[in-house]
Amino acid sequence: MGAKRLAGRQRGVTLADVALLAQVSEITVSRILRNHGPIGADTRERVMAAVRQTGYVPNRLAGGLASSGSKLVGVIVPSLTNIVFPEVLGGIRSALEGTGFQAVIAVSDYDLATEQALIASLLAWKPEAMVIAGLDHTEMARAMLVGSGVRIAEVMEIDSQPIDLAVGLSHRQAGFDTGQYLLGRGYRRFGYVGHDWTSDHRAKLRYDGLVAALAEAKVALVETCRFEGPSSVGAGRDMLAQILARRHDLDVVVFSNDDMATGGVFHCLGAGIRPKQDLALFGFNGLDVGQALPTPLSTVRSNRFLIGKTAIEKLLGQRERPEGREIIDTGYDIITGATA
Amino acid sequence: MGAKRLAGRQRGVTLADVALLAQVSEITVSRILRNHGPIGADTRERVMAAVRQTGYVPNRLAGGLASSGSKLVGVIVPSLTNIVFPEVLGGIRSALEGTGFQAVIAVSDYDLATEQALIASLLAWKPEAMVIAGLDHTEMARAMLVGSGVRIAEVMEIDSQPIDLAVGLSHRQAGFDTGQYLLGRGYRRFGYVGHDWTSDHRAKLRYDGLVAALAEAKVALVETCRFEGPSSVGAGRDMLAQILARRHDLDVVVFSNDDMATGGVFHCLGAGIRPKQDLALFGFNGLDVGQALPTPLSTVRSNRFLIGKTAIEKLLGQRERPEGREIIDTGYDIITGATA
DNA sequence: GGCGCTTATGTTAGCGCTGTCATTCGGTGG
DNA sequence: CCACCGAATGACAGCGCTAACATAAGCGCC
Repeated sequence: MGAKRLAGRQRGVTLADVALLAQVSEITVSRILRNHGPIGADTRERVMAAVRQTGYVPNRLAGGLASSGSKLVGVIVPSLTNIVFPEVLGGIRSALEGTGFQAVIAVSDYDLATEQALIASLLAWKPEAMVIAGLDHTEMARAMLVGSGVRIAEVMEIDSQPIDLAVGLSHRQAGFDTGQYLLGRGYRRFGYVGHDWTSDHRAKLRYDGLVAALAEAKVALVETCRFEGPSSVGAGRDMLAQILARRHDLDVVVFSNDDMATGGVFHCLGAGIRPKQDLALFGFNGLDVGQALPTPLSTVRSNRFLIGKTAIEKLLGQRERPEGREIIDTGYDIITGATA
Repeated sequence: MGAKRLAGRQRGVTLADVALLAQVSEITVSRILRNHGPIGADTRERVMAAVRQTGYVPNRLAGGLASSGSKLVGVIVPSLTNIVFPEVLGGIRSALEGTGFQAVIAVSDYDLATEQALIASLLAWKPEAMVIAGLDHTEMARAMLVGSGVRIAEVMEIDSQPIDLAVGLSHRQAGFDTGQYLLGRGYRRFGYVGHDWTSDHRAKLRYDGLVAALAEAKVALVETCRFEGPSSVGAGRDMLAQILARRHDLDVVVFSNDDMATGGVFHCLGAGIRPKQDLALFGFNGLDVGQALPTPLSTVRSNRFLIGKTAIEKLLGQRERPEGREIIDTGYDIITGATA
């Protein structure tokens, strides 16, 4: 009949309340809620009714403590406003779907000290695995990760040795291939427009690879321009204007990523410079914006979704940390586009 | 001297281990780690040394259970790839900084059933507050939220009644003001390009407001075109092409948001249509991309960061759920731009 | 010199679950 | 007819921590 309104005041419904109402023991309720062990059909019915009636919500803190397993996966990314990381998270979510695991996302703001603090904070929740963007950590952070014993995937790059598992692509190689591609297309007077790489050191790796490719062909980078801040469309636009003011003879400009390159295209459109014909532009990432441009961006597609998905699949596939390290190359493709 | 390597094998270091090593009771260690209560300087020293030596990481599951307070704030957003939500999260993180609270982010994919499941899942972690995008939930979801007793902020929109606290802007009003603004500029032949609003019903509210403003001036929406899917730059570009193929006499097109509108600008640039002179374009959100365009987008700036920040500040300002509901309008500004 | 007060530390009981090891009960086969 | 089995359920201890209430010691003060 009428639900009792005053019941369950303040301190919530517990397993004991449900058990009492359903006339079974707590453990039976617990088993039913977790589909664990054999349960009589009528008992299950009765218990589920009691759960519904009381509006019982399990307490995962208690559950996790009792079973020493939280069903949590810690994830640390440097940013969420750089769209590549939400895309990695998309892959993670997709792989986590239906496993009963839940991701806990933390953002380090491209700061290793913050990252270290977040690692400590996340480990305190006893996650069953961790996914971290990048291979670069403080010594303390690395020690905590190693000491935790949980499986660790370091994602996005594979240019140095991971703690346990690395999933991503070689940014140095991508930069190198960019150089070779552009050289192959006949470009010789290279400019580079980048952003702050003390924080985004993968951008630096790509730059290094690019320079190495050019060096092999005895071609020098004519001019370089870096924005002291995070990458953005606006910064790319301004920096291209700046580099072009300094040098009029460039035939190609390589950008640190697609955001910057999109800004570059905007500058060209505003200044009456025809992409490719007058000046070639090249990005990195293969973002949707760049491909929707009137002149689709020539760029390198990194497989962000796949990176996240693969990392989780591998991690959950083997729960014990293995002896050796593993490195998975998710590769990349050069997109020819219309700007180079 | 040498640290014992074999110690602490498998099941981690606990408070008891640290206490033993530091020759104090567990509670003393606990107090020191939480800066709680008076502690002698030498004791603190000794304990901290023991913590360092053992590499102790507190178990928050146990801590939370014992103190029935997790220091967690649950956050549910429909998407992370739509940049506005990461921006809200930025505000949330900023307000959470230094409070000891941590946000747990979950993504509903614009699906109310998923949202309901996430609410159940997050409540199981006994968060001390919840932030949810939107006012629209399943009945069950609403019941769980109400029943939980925790403070709830529903963010982004304030067009209907919240459970506890709403922080955002009136999308209907924003749409209305958009209409009035454009009418004031002399536009009379309106087109609308949108995306799937069964999922994004705030876009629908803005549309309704727009239509209402036009109706007041006895102006009709000449043509409408909606993409059956999430908003994106590419979709905006294609849809504008499509609507222009159907009608050649439009003098302004209103887009469901800046992503779509940016795509619209791209189409214009590719098709030789001069924004504003030949066709006015109007967006919503005030994203950076739109403002970096050769012709900065005319749009409405919603204050996403402020929304997140304000929600958390209010929530943590008063931990008990108050009697009445509160609605905070973070407002918006019309950005004149160069496209309308 | 005993009262109250502050500072520093300890003891005791759980928080709400789940792992482990019973226990009960109706078949089953030798 | 009884040892034996599997299916269904329960009793109990304890996960690792912290709130709440002691306890102990030092200090000023009338």
